[in-house]
Amino acid sequence: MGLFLSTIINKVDRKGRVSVPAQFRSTLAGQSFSGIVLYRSFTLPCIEGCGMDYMQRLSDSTQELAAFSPEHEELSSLIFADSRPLPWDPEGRILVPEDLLAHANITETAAFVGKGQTFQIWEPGAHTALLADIRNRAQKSPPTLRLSPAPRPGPSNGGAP
Amino acid sequence: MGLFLSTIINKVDRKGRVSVPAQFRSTLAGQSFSGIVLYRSFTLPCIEGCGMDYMQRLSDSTQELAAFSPEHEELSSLIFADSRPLPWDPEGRILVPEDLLAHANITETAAFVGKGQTFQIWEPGAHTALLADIRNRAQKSPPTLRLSPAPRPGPSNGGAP
DNA sequence: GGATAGGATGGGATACCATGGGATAGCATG
DNA sequence: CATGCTATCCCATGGTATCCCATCCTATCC
Repeated sequence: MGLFLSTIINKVDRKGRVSVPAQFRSTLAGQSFSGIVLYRSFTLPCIEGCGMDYMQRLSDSTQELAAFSPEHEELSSLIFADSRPLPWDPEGRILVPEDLLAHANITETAAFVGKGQTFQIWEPGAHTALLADIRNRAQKSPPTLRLSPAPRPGPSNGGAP
Repeated sequence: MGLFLSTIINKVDRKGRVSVPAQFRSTLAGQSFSGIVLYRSFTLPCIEGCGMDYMQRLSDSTQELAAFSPEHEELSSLIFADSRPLPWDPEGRILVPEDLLAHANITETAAFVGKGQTFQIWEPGAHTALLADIRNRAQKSPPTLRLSPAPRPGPSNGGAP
């Protein structure tokens, strides 16, 4: 499965339609549902996005964990209640619901921001500001990124040629 | 199998009929029973809903777990006793029994709330209030949603053979 | 530099969905 | 057996989302 990478800014037309970046669409190619799933971020003025398979995984893990964590249960049901499956049209566009646009203060343009397994949709200005802020703080106290070990036992063509 | 996602608010007409959201209907497409199963929530002022297949699964797991968990046994028999299968009409509407509406304080409009494998039906105001509360708490203590690892193509599943 | 393909955008036409109300069939009751 | 009530079907309507087609832009290749 591919990853959502980079930031792409597209227009919101007067009907509320937005083109999902071709790059993102190809990341989701082959999934059962031809479209994306959107829900409002809990903590940020942006829209969270993912594919249906991701939602399915969320559902599966919820089933398992419900017994151990009521909060987890609560939280995931919040997501399910708030998330909209949005199929794209033949041109690769989706119709973004009004309240989602409002939550992220999106009017003219929308920034699709890759987050790896998922992505976010921002009002471009707001996202730029956030990035600048993060970058600023990172400069003062350099962060450390820790990778989990690569699950790569031999045979795959991972060796450097 | 599809998931129940998002929240859709529909009207209850003077005959007590409500349209089951087309989205939910298509989630249930292909099941033997053309309709939904409703029962009163034990803990909340809302109606629990699911497809007939889900009831079947509930029954199956009850058979298996009965020996280990008497509570599960009791709980599911409560559900079965209270459940009503409600077929939808050619337009996709169901006739919701009076006592269910009363239990959820539903009069004019009903909110169909996706919960993944199942869904709930709420009086829209009551549900909004509950969600706001959950969202509030989620905002204060940043939620950590932990997914079970993605079904990664390769050696990952099942540990080291 | 020019041609080309894929992607993004705009707008009109159409099908689908939620809703309302009348007509009809099924059921229980007296 | 008659009567009244309820549930189901059928048709009509308004609004919206979806499709389809045309245009434009940009990155790419020759």
